[in-house]
Amino acid sequence: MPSKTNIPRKSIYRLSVYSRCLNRLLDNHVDTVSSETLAKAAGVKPAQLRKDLTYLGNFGRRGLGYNVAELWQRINTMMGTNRLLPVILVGAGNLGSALISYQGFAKEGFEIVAAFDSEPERRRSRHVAIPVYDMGRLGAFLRSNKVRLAIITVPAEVAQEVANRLVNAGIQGILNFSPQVLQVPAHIMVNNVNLAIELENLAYFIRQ
Amino acid sequence: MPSKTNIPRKSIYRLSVYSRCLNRLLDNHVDTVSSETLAKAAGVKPAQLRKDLTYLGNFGRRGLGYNVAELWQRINTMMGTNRLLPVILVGAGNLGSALISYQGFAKEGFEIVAAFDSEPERRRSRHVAIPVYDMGRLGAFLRSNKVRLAIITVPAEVAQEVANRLVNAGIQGILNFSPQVLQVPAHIMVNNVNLAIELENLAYFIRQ
DNA sequence: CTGTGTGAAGGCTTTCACAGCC
DNA sequence: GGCTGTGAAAGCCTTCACACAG
Repeated sequence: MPSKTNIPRKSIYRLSVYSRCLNRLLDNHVDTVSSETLAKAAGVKPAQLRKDLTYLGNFGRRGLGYNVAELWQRINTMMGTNRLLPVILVGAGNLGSALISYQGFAKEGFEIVAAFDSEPERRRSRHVAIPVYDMGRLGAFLRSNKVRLAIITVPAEVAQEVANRLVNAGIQGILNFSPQVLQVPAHIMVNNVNLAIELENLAYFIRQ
Repeated sequence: MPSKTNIPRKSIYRLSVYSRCLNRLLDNHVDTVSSETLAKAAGVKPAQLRKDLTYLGNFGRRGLGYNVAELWQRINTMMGTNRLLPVILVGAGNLGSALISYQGFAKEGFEIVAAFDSEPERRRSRHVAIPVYDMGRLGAFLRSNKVRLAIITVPAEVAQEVANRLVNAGIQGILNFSPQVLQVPAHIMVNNVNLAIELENLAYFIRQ
C-alpha cells in the first residue's frame, strides 16, 4: 500500500514533524540549521534525521548544516502539502463538532468542507460553521465534490457501516476516531486515533 | 523506559485492541475464539496475535482456541485496566471541552477529575461537568490528589511551559494533543496525538 | 575543525512453517 | 483434523562510526 517511492512509513511521519519545526525556525528568521539542533527540536537523534533527509536528496552543506527555507520547501513538495485539501467529517457529536472548529486543521492545509450526521438538526452545544447534512446525502455530495479524505467520529456501533458507505462513495483515506477496528479493502488507507488506548498505554508504562 | 517485563511496546498497544474485541465477543456470549477469528477482528495476522498472547502465558487449547473470558481477564490484569484511573486535563478550549465530555474515557477506565485553564471562567460553548480551575491551582491540586496522568490540549505556543509545570507537579504520563514536540525528562512518558499529521500522512499515501 | 552522507551493524517486529497437543 | 506455541528466517528501522566535503 505504501506505493510511491520507498520512503519508510515512519520517515514520512517524521518529515511532517520536521516541517513543523522548520516553521518555527522560519518565524524566527533562522536560515541555517544543523542536524543536531533540528533533531533535538523534533525529538529524534541526529543520525536519524540525516538519514530521513537523504530520501529527499543531498543538499546539506558539510561543516554548515541545512538551509532552512530550502529544506522546508523540499519536505513540503514531496509531502504534497502545498495545496489546501478538502476533508469531510461524519458524526457531528461532541468530538466531531470540536474537530470542525479545531483551528489546527486550517493552519496545516486541511479544510473540513462538510459534515454528515444521522441527525443533522440535533441541538449542538457548539455552533458549527459548516453545513451538516443528513447521512443520506453523502453519496450525492461526493459525486459532485472531489473529496478523498474522511474523518469518522461516530459511535463504535455504527463505525463499520459508515466506513462501508464512505468506501462505496469513493473515499480513499479515513481518519478513524471510533474505538472500532475497521475492515476495508486493501487499497483504502485507515489511520486510527484511539484516545482510550493512548491513555491505557501511558498508564501501563508509568506503573513503576 | 519500557521497564516492566519485556513485552514489546507494540504488543502492548495491540493487547488493548484485543481487549476491546473481546468485549464484543463477551457481549455476544461467545465463549471460545480462535486466533484466526480474533486476529481478523483486530486487524492483525493470526501468528502475530498468538505471539502477542504468549507474553501472557500459554492457555490456548490446541485444536480449540482461547476461552474468551479467561483471555479478557488475563489481558486486563496485565494491563492494569481494572481500576478507574484519574486524569487531569489542561486547556479547556474547543478540543479540551469535547474530551471532557467524551464518553469513551469513562467507558474505558479513565476519569477526567479536573481541568485547568488560564481563563477558567471564559465562556464555553459547551457545559462542562467537572471543575475548571485556574492554572495557578495546578500544584496545590496535585499535591492533595494523587493523579499521574495529564492530557494537554493547549495551543502549541504554551505547550512546553505547561508540560514543565506538569512535570514539576509530579505528573508522570502526558497525552499531548498540541502540535509541539515536548522536551521532558527521560522518566516522563509522552504520547503524541497530532491530528494534522495523521491527515497529512493519509494524504501522502492516497496520492496514486 | 565542523557537520553531512552513508555503508555496516545492531536491534526490534513480523511472518513463516511446522512440531506438538487436543 | 484443527489450532496453538514457537524457533528460525526475514524484513524493517535505528544507530554507529567514519570517510569526506566545506
